[in-house]
Amino acid sequence: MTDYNYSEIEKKWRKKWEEDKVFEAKEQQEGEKYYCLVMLPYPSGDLHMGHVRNYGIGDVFARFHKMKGKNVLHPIGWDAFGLPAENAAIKNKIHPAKWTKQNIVRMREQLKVLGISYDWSREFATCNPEYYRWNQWFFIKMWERGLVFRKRANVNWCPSCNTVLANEQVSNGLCWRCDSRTEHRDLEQWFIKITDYADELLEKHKQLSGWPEQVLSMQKDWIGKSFGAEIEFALTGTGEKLKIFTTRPDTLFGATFVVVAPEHKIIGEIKPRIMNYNEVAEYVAESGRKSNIERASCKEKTGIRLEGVNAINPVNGKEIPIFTADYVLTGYGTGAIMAVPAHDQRDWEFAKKYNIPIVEVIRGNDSCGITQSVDENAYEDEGVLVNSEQFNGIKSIEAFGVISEWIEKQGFGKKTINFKLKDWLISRRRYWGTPIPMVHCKICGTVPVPEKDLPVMLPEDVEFTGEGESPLKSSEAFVNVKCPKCGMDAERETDTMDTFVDSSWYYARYCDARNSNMAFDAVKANYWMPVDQYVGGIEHACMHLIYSRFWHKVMRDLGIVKHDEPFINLLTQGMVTLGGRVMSKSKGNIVSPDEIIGKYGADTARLFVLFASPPQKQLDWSMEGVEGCWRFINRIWRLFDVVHKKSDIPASEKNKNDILKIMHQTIKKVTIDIEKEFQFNTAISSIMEFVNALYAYKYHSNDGGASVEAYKTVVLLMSPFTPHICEEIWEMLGHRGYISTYPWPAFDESMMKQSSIEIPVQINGKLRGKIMISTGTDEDEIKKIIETNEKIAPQLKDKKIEKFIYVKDKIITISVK
RNA sequence: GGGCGGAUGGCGGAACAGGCAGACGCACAGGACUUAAAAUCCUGAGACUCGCAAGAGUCGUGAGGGUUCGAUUCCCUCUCUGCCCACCA
Repeated sequence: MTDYNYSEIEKKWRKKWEEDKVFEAKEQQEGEKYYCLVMLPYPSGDLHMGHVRNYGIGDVFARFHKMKGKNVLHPIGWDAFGLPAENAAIKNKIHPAKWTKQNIVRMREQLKVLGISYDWSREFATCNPEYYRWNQWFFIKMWERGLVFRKRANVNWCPSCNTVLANEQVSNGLCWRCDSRTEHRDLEQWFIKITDYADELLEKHKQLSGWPEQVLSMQKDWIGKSFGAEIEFALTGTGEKLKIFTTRPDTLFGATFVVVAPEHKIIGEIKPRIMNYNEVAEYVAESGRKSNIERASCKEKTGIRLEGVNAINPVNGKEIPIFTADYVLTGYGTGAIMAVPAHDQRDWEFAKKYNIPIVEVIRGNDSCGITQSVDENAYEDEGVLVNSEQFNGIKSIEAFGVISEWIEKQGFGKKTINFKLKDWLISRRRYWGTPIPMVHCKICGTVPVPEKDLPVMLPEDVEFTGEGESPLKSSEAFVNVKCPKCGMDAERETDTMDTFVDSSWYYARYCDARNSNMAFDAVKANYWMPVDQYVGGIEHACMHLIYSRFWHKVMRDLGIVKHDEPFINLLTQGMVTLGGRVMSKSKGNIVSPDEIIGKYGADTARLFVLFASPPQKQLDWSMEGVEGCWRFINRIWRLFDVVHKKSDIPASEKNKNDILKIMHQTIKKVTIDIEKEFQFNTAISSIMEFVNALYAYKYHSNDGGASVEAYKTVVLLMSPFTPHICEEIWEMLGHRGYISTYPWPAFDESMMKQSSIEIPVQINGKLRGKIMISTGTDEDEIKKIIETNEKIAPQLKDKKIEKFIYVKDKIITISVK
């Protein structure tokens, strides 16, 4: 037999798969549909190990289900818009389109070398007008439905990327991409009203039982639904109303001051009556200069009283001071709170600092039954109302409802629900994105581009300086248009869309990727959708995975998809690290897939990333581990000779049956591990055990083909992991068709039954011996065996047996005295 | 501060509706093959103690308690650690 020439074998089978269109998906095919989706890559330039892992995992699902007889859709494409292309343009004077295209060409080659079972006929890049025109179309549809709006807003601005960032793109006050400190700016921005779907996004978590708990909980946090009340406090003097939001209406009688965010408009409105306005204005300006991170990281809360104006607590008519402080956020609730220092730690600290009275209104006990005082700290738990007039004695948990309703009846407030989720800021002052299809007309206002004029093409004649205004402003031909409504001179919108728009519906486009008349055909989309298995990184838990769930619901409401949720099952794979640290260019610890594939072949590279760690966990790269996988693949290769070698020693019935038994056990284990457990590492180790058993089984001259049958099974079981070599061996075994389309082996429980087994015997909890028994032996029989067992019996001599526990075919436990 | 995970040999990791801890792989050691090495095939191995040896015993899943005939698995307390969210009223 020849040596294992991975390079030739892999090339050969990739070519054949492509020529015979083995993985092209068709709607009319038989079998239940199975849509396997991997998060589409950003064409950054090079494939990295994270990609190999992500796509290797996806390929196991796709190939396994194909062999299981499902009609599989396994597409790939490119998330091709984005900042790096534009940064490259600025830095290297290369057009973003060209840079992106080059990268796609290179990465496509790298990806193809991995032999993933993609349907390449559906490939697309989101930067092509054939794709992004539908972004524009969706945008207009949302505009028509009132889901798109424009407002002046205080936005996150990254001075380094020179662009606006969504809230989700700022982490700890730093830009998600370049880690620069972000600032605040007031700009006219486009938003999508994702908040209209906040409730449903939370509610429909119920349908996502196939998602990791962790992701659901992160999303729940992100959406941040909380119940409370809005209450109006009148101001002294003119009696204006200040609306506050609280989640603790039960503590209303304990409100001893009111705090408004520094950005709150009331400050401007009552300016003439604020006696210390200059100082207040200074505080407001100072807060504005601070980033969110600085505000949040302040150990001690700061604020300033608005002298000369007080608020009136509507329940008791008491006048209480008004402060502005930057621990109150302008973007949440109403941007104003009633402060209850006795029962909120932040308010408590603030009250102590500024010498404001602390009034206890909830009295509760701790776990030891000791009544909690509010002298040392705020008491934030449940209790019974005190100092609350007619509500005294009511449990705080009930008072929430009682007081809310009373407030409503009295007409100075109402129950409300608040979300942390904010509307999605989608405009970017950048070039390399989808142009927002809007025209600003002096007469007609903001007018959408008519559908027939889509796509609004990105202009070519744009300079990339990386500074100042939106790059699209520099193209006169782009900017100057006629108003679609009145025909007069007008200006085009020059902002482009956030690239998360692109990835919010790409999965639906794959269902009908070449359609030039619509985003996709609803019938085709409804055939393939929803995605049966989605695979990607956990870092997308809150951004991409919320946006696309939202987008899908909008598409449903537009009547073009029928399901509520786009992704039924989600697998979030762990990171690939080296020495425990994330592989990155800046740290210089990259292991290139090219290098590994060149040295060992794609099958080895794939096997390693699947074997070294369970898919969800972090995977630490190890060259030695790769060697081990390489050895195992070679071992499978050589097994061909081993099982075909003639031997003079006849196979015994027992040996033969043992091999068949292990074979069926292995099929079962691998099937369950892939299908239900997502544990590819243990699936592979059980195949290794099977292979080891076959090596140990040397008597096969007359075993009726059992060893060859077993070998065939090894290859079938390995084929989702290492498809190239398996196709080659499959051919060597005399098969004509592809192993990739051959039915997955079935297992037979009756073949696994063992006639006799060895079970442990414990005495007083310690292992004292083992006995061979026939399966299904009953307890009386077992006792007899124990009594005569030369090893166990002496240990029981002269002892009183207190308990005799026999778990059938598992264990014997005896407790003695 | 809040939420969710995790902690098992020299290493990656198995085993949990409570039932032989350490599967499989790596690294390591020994043997076979070879002039030799590599490769390959086979064998061994948690730690400690006793024994020339076959073997015997004790301890062992982050720490300490508990439930149980029996706990890596369940409960309580604690330590460390990862990720996510973080002044959300």
